Formats: sequence, structure tokens, C-alpha cells
Amino acid sequence: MTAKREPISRRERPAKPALTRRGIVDAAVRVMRSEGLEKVTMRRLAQELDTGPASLYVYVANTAELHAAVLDALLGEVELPADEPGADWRDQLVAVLTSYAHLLFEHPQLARSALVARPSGENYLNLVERLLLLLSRSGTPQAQVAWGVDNLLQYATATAAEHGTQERDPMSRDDWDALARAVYGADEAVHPMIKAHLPDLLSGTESGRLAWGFDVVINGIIHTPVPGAEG
Amino acid sequence: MTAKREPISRRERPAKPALTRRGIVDAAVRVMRSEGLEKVTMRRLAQELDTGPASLYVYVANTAELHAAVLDALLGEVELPADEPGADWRDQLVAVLTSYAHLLFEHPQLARSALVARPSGENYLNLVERLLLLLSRSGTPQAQVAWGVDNLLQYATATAAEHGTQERDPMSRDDWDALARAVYGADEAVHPMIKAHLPDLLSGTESGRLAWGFDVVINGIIHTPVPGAEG
DNA sequence: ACCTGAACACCGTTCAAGT
DNA sequence: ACCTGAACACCGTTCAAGT
Repeated sequence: MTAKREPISRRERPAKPALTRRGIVDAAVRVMRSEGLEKVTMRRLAQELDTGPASLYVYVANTAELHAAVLDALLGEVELPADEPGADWRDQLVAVLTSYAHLLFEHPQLARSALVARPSGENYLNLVERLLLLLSRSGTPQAQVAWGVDNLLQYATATAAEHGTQERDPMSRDDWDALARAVYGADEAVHPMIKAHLPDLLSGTESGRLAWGFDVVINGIIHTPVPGAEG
Repeated sequence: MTAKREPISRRERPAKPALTRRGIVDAAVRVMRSEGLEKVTMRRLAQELDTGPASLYVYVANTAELHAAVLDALLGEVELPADEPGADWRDQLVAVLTSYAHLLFEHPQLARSALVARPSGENYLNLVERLLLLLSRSGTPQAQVAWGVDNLLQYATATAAEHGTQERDPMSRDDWDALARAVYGADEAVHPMIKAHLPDLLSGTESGRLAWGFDVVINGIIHTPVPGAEG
């Protein structure tokens, strides 16, 4: 049954491809894609890598750091098409942000983790670099651009965390229904403004609202000087 | 040792004050205030109420719903001072939003749960009602106001979820340090824009940025017509 | 230095059985 | 209808011991 010490015979199954941080993160991405981030646990991953959970702590500080590493890896998929200085900066900016948002819409749990443990990897820097470049083209003062990029990313991340892929997520549906009922059932005497804004309060498609939101933040950045700086 | 059946004797300890949804939520708020939301678990609460975890499921669907109920209860503490039609709508609007944000800054985990399971209770409706009223005073078209209130609340909630009370939260500090290192260590050749925006990228106080962010969203709402509607 | 087994201290949720 | 004990199926993390 047991080969005392198997000879090098390269044709055998890879079996245990030596634990590395890289290998752990790769396995984590694989598990997330097939079963969702909630299954990316130390124990599940250890099982996947044919070892015990304790072994992972040599390469990864804790579960939060592991999830952050997964996000960092995924950020490499944000589309940063070749910059065309002639093209409209606003269109290009919205395109990049939309690509980022779409990525997180498919993994809302990752968006939630991004709000808590902010990324700082290479892919994230590339994304920030591009956003700074495009927003700068608007002619907005530097300080506003620097602060504004943060708000743009936060808006995309938070929206993904909120509305992300509700297919088969019964909870979100329930919440939405509860809000709709509360809002339509509001008492005219107590909540006249809610009544007055009623169809609009819940109107619009997800992508329509997302696009509007990007415009809101962009226009806001452009029109709002940073306190200490010159206009 | 055991009294077979204790007589009515009202002077004894309250012992088991009959399970109710209200009692459960009250206990949850109590536990959150003293030990944080992460301790608000079915098991911990059952212990607090001197029963088994299974008993709670008669009144509460699951842990997420319980956390949502806690948020709803806390929302009653948002300050909605008497509306003064003479006062500047913008100042009043920012004051209400700041009060809401401060509440969540003290309970960042609650802010995170708010992003996922959106509230729809009475206190939430009161908050939305007031925001609609104040934002309407700007003269902005109804549809923009209706959509905009959502963005204002989302911005406050997301910011609280991100930066909320890092005192004693070693994780957040680490993240910030990592970002600072990444940004200051960026290669001039690869990330020139990051270098160019460097002091600004990480400058400002928490409350300074929050206030600026509110202005950004407000200005954005005012300047951004909703797609289908008349300007 | 790296890896491990085993343990500690928890979780959410369900279900059959009781009152 | 409400409440419960007990169980099922998991978690994260640590630590002493091994190689």
C-alpha cells in the first residue's frame, strides 16, 4: 500500500505542490469562483491544498488578509484600455469605473470586504493611477482630483456591496420588498415627502442608477473645492 | 434545593421575563453597546435571556435580521431637530447627515450590516422624510431629490463602514499603513500621477473629508439631471 | 524554517419532542 | 403556539511537538 519513499517519477499526480502564498491565493480564487467567498475559509482551503488549517498561517495572517489578497488578484481584471488623449475623459473615466463595478457586482462579498480591508496592491495602484489621469483632464485642481478618486471608488464599491448579484440571494429581495412596502404604506400625514416622491424613490434600473451616480460624484468633485486649497 | 412551583411572590428576581421580539432586540442592543456587534450572536443572546438559541427563532428569522433590527432601533437616535424653514437647507441637511454618520462611526459593524440588509423601519422613514424635505428646498427637481437621498445615505454609511472607530482595531491601521507605503513607494515612471498627487491623496482629517464628501454628493445631485426627466 | 495534529472556544440553524 | 435539548455541520486561531 505505502511506498516508503516514492522515486522521482515525474509522471505521478502532482499531489502536494509545496505550500506557497501564491498557491494559497490561487486556490482561494478558484474556490471563490466555484463556490463563493463564504466558502473561502482557512479550513476549506487547507482541505483543498491537502493540509491542515494551521499550515496556512505561515503564509497568511488571517482570513481578512486572505480575502484582501483575493481582491487584489481579481483587480487585475479591471479593463484599462489604452489611453487615448483625444477621447472624452469623462467617457473613459466612466468606462473604467463601470468595469471595476461590474467585477465587484459579480462578487458582492468581495466588495464588502473591500470596504473594510482596503487594497493596496499593484493592480489597485494601476487603477488609481488611471483614474487620477482621466479626472485630471477635466482641469479640476489637483487636491480635488486626489480626494475625488477615493469617492469614486467608494461609490462603486458600496453600490456593488449593496445591490450585488441578487440572483438566488433571497435576503436582498426580502429587504427590497420590505422597503417598498414601508414606503408605499407610509402615512401621508406623517411622511408627505415620501409620498410625494413615490414613484421616483424606487424607480430606475440598477445600471441606470449606477451611471447616474458616477455622474453625480464626478460633477460633485468638479464643483466642490477642497477646504484649504485655492479654487 | 428546587421549589416545586414557586408561588406568585412578585418580589423575587424577574428571572425570565417572557420571550418577545422586543425583549430580544433590547438585549441585542445592550450586548452590542457593551461588547460590540460581533458578540450579538444567537447563542450569546440566548444565554443572556436564559434560554436556548433555538427559542429565538420563533421571533427572529436569522442573525442578519437580528442585526437589522438593532440598526432600526439605533436609528431612533439620529438627531432631527425641529425644522426651521428660515434656516439654510444645506446646513440643516449636513447636520442631519452628520448625526447619522456619527452614530454609525461608533458602530462600524452596524454600518456594514446596513449596506447589506437595508433598513425600512419607522426611524428610517423619518430620516428619509427629513432628507427629502431639506434637499427639496434647494429647488432641485423631484426625481433628482428622490434618487439623491439614497446616494447621501449610502455615502455616510459606506464611510462609516470604512473608517469607523479604528481605536483598538489594529487591522484598519495596518491597512492604512500598507496603503501609505504603497503610495509613497510607487515608482515615478509607472505611477507618475500618484506621485504628482501625493500629499493630497492621503491628506485631510476624517471629519474634514466626510464634510467635503457630503458637499460633493449634494453638489453633484443638484447638477445632475435624472436621465428620463425634464431638467 | 516549515509543517502538523489536536485542541480550545466558539458559530448558525434544524428538528423531533415536549408543554 | 411556544419552547427546548440535542445534534449537525461547520468556523478561526493557537500551540506544543515534530521534521
